[in-house]
Amino acid sequence: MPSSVLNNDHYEKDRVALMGRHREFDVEKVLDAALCVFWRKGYEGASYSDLTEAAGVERPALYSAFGNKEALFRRALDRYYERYLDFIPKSLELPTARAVAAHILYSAAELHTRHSHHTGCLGINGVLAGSDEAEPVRQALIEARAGGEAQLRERLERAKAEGDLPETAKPEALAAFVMAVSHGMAVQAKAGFSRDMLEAVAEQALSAWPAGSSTTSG
Amino acid sequence: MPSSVLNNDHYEKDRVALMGRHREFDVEKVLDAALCVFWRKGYEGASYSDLTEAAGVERPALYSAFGNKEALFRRALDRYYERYLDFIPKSLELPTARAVAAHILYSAAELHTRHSHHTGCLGINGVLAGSDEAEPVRQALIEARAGGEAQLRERLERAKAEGDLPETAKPEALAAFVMAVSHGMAVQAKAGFSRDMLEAVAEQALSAWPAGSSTTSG
DNA sequence: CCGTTTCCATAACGAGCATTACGATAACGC
DNA sequence: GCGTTATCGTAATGCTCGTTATGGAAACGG
Repeated sequence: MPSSVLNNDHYEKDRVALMGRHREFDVEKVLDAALCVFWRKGYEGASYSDLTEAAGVERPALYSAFGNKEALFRRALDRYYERYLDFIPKSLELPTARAVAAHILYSAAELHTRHSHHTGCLGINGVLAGSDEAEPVRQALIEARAGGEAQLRERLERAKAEGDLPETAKPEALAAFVMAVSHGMAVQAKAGFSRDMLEAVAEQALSAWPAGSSTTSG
Repeated sequence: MPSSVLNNDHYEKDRVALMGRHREFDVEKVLDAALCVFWRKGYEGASYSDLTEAAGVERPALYSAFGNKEALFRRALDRYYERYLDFIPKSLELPTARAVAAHILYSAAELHTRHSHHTGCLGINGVLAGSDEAEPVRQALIEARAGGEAQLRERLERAKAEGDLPETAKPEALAAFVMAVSHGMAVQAKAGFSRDMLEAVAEQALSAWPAGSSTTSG
């Protein structure tokens, strides 16, 4: 849920200008290009030259449209959650906790290997480590990550209340576990793992899923 | 197994000089300081100023002792595997596959939260993403990571042959799963997770461990 | 005690970084 | 069509990066 931590100062510039010369490039397409560069190289690893080259737009155009590098990254991160990590909120609507976990893990396996030129997860690649100047960005990624995990935990608490998970189940630990496996797969995808291999990891992770009172096993 | 991919050009300089002025700093201590900086900031996130400040040594001294930043990082990575990731080869000597996996996961949970100022795993933090110039370092980390996983896979293949894992077990997938959970915990440690939380993740990961023919459950 | 060798510290190197003046250009309201 | 306004491309800003040239200081061999 990164939008809550975003600096919105430059969002207003997306409106169509009523006067003066019109913007000649498509902001959405530029954002997509930036997203790919950040996905591949992380926040600090992506230079403005990388970004302008990928976007096909000169440097001042990017600044006028998004503010600065950090704001551009936050826009890209928002877009990433909306357009690529949308399987998380969708999965939460599935009927059983196990189905939720399975959908998250298999979707992650697919996403992390979908594009050969930017594997893994933008949120993980972004800034696990970096210079001190990138600390605000790192915090934004941490908060976004925590938001997704919190949603999953709440869903699993509901499942426990519904008898879909046993009384002994610990929703917080289960949610952390699912996210840990997902993050681990993101790292492995960066190391070149195939989708099949990641799906085998997901399968193993699911093989221990606790059964609810009304669940039929098999 | 990073030593196989290391550039050894500067190792020889560690010998005590027989002539000329003696080195005034302790190479081991400088290496430890560099290791901590890289652990915290990653490869590209750590600047030479960071390194010299942490080591208490001037820039040319680091260059004369280690060559350049990449060589220094590789030395630090070697040291990391020797002094911090030694629980992996040690765990492989445990009697059962489950004990191996448990030891790896709980050791990882401890290591990733041991130092509050550099959490997670140096191998993961190092360079998941970064500029193109860091590609050789990224490859070195990928190879080192793969080496550890390969060792675990071989150990699990042995366990399968010994009946310690069922015939249906897939050692490659199991090894990837254990490493994925470990990597995921490293990411979560970077996000501020406590050791207790990571141990809960490890426990969940182990709850599905396949039983061998001679294993008594419970 | 001199010559050689090696290390130390200061300070500089060129390159790349994120960011921005600047003047020209284009689209609107009136 | 003229003034206003916003974007355009070019080129420069100051800063930090990794790396190294330079000269003095220290430890050895003979």
